[in-house]
Amino acid sequence: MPKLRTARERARSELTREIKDEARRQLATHGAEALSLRAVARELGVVSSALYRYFPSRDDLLTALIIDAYDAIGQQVEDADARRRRGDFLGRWRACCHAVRDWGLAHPREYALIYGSPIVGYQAPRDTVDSAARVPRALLAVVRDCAEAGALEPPSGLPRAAARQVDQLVTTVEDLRLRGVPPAALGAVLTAWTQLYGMVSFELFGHLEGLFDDKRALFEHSTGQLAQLIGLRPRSRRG
Amino acid sequence: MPKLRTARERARSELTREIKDEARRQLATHGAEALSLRAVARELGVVSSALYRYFPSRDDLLTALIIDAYDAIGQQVEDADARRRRGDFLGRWRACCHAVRDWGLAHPREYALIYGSPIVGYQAPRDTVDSAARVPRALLAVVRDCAEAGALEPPSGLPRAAARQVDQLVTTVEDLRLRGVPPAALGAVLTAWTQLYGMVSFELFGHLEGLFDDKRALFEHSTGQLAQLIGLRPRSRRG
DNA sequence: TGGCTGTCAAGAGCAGTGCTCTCGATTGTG
DNA sequence: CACAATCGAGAGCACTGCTCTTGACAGCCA
Repeated sequence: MPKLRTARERARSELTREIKDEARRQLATHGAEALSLRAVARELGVVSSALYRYFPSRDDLLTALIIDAYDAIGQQVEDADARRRRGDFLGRWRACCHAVRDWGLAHPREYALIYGSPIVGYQAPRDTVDSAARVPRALLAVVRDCAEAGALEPPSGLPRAAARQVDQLVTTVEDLRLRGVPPAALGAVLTAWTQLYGMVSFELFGHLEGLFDDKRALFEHSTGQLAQLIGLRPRSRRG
Repeated sequence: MPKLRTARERARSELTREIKDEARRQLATHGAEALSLRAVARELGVVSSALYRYFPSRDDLLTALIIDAYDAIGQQVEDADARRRRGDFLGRWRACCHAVRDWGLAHPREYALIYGSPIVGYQAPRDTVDSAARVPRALLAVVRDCAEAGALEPPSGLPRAAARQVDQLVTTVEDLRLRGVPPAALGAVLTAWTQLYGMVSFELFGHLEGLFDDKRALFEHSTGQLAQLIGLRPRSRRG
């Protein structure tokens, strides 16, 4: 990756970043569907057609924001994981779960952009999948480390039809360079990730409105149950 | 509810329905954000400003579609439930879960409208909550019937902080005229409903793309696990 | 240094949008 | 019958994404 050389290249990458920053600001305040290229250009003191030099269409700008959002939440989860002692599997698991929720609460529009209704004419480019996989990969890494330390007590086996589907997952996970997770635990992690997504989305999308006042306490309880489901035991070794 | 009397009232309610039908058609094919009042009017052979006699704004039309969607999926779940023998609690539970998924697969855009990203400037009117509650209420009814038949083996107690939140739920559920569900089971139903939502949304929103080929088998397995979590036992009595 | 080429922002313009307002025509009611 | 309410049509406003052309500038080769 060469340094930025010419003044042109430098200006280009800088303006690209500024466009994304302003777009992200508008996304955060007005929502994705209200994101207007003209408004972004106006705010940047530039004419709207100029933006098309940097992003071929509004969808491409949104795609860039989507990738950034996936990377942001992925980074937050990875950081929360890394702050824990490597052998504290239960603590790492809880930290990852809370990182997902906390990021969602802090960036609800961006969360909705990546985990809410898919955009209609929009087919996720290959670029997004790597970034999108960071959160589930972080969750899997905790379980793999736990399994490698011999502290995992995976749930009992699956019925045949479900087991075949999980087997299919195994090959994908191996692509993620995350061998070492027992297949039975893999199914449990899938359940847990689904549950985690469901809880945060329910809360952020307003489906729990007026039902609870301390949603964090409920979330905290659920993360513990999920750890139990997967078979993460609080026992820890030196990391 | 008086019969439609004058020709004007009759024409009004008919055109209102036609507008919603055409809007729903466009919603299904082009998605919510592409729903255009002008396009609806064009298709109905009427000028766009005429629609404002029936719906004050685009958001109001969308609200009507949201309520209809909540009622449609609620009705589908209630019907699936009613087709089972009253004492077949496990069968009723599975039927309800599959009804949610099947309706979502058949109406992905409408599903996204009610369960996906919330619309930005949009505050759900009170009218929607009754319709939105039909699905969870149907799930709860199965559990209540099971409990009343003495066939429920609810999970063990919750930690204090979580229990207090579930207690808060109890009053809401009593408003739904669904007394008789043990609080511990209530928490489990909340978890199950969240998980159900997470699974269907993951699938419909494309987050499982390329990971499984038989998503139904996995779903089937999960619904059984959820029934187990709640404490629904296959034992049945005459209904 | 001179000139060519590719890149840039600006501006006009097109087709579309939600929404408002006015204006006749039609309908229901006192 | 006459008045009032309601209706659809149409023009118009401000906005959108996007395209095309134009003229200015920077980078590169001779």
